Amino acid sequence: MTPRTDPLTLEVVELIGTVVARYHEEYEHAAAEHALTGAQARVLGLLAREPLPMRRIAQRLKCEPSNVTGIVDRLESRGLVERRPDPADRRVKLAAPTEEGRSTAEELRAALGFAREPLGGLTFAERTVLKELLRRMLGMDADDGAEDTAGAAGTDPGEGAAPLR
Amino acid sequence: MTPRTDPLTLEVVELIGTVVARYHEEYEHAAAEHALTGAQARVLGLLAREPLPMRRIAQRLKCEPSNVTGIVDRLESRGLVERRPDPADRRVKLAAPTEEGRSTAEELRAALGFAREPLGGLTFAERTVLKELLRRMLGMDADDGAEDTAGAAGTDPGEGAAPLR
DNA sequence: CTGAATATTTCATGTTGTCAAGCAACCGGG
DNA sequence: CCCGGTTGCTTGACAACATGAAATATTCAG
Repeated sequence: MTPRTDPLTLEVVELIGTVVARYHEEYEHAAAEHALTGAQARVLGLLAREPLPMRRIAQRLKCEPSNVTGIVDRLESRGLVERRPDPADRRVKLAAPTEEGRSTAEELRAALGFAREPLGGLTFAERTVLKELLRRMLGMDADDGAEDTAGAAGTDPGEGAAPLR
Repeated sequence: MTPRTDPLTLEVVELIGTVVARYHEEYEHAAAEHALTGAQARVLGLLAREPLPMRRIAQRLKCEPSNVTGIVDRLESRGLVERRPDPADRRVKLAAPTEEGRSTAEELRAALGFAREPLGGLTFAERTVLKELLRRMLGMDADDGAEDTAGAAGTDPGEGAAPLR
């Protein structure tokens, strides 16, 4: 059923591997610019959206909670994050970004040029197609609506939407 | 200039992040099945294609050579890899998979279902489109990818299939 | 109240990563 | 030939990340 040896499929798989590698590089580099490790940047990014209990962070990172303790410790010792008690459950500690942590997270997000940068080379229609293909690859079946084109790759100008680069 | 706020672009960026996360999960899981870490699996995968000097491995992994020493040490102690002298240069040690290492690498490659599995849901035409979009995203403008070994531009070939990290 | 389950931390241990220092081997002049 | 500079690999010290087991505090169900 699955075309394992299909050269086209293999090439796509290879390309995805390259995308993954590139993504990592960018991520680590952006983190390093702020003297953060990849893991620290990831946690800070999570908390910037919303404060979280330690165990939730562990779930997001897919690691043991005991690991998160250390990562948050380091962020806290730099004043980027603080632990607060959860009023609803005294066992729980909520990790939340400080003001400095929030701005660092924002700069970090902004620096994450990958995929935004090269995406500029694609037209609006192409980006739409890419979005759909990725969604299907990930098993998110196209449901959310706002569906128009799909399929029309060649028809150039997405102009109005976002020219860029 | 860059449409940072363009919702379509942001969604694609988000999707790519998800793809990266999924890829990692699959990779680590497949490695763990063989009691290997991600880094070990990556190195073994590299060597399965072709024995390499330590420094080349470091370049592919984008890390310091001293790090590679440890990783290869662990692979060697499990009998998956061996160090051989390079007849052309006695400073160099070539890391090469043993027979067992080769078969482990093969099983590992076969287990890497991600992106092949879900790609089955895409038609041939869709996969072709996806391939092209990814290539352009990566800045490989539509020439063929047949550059492989052949020490391309002197110092930093970097290209190819170096997944992760 | 008692006992099971949950949330976090601490400790021991192993892997990955960096950097600096060291050794062996190659190389290009003199 | 020898000599200094460079290259390839390893070693050592150290930090971060990751797991697992045990300890503590709190919640919750009976």
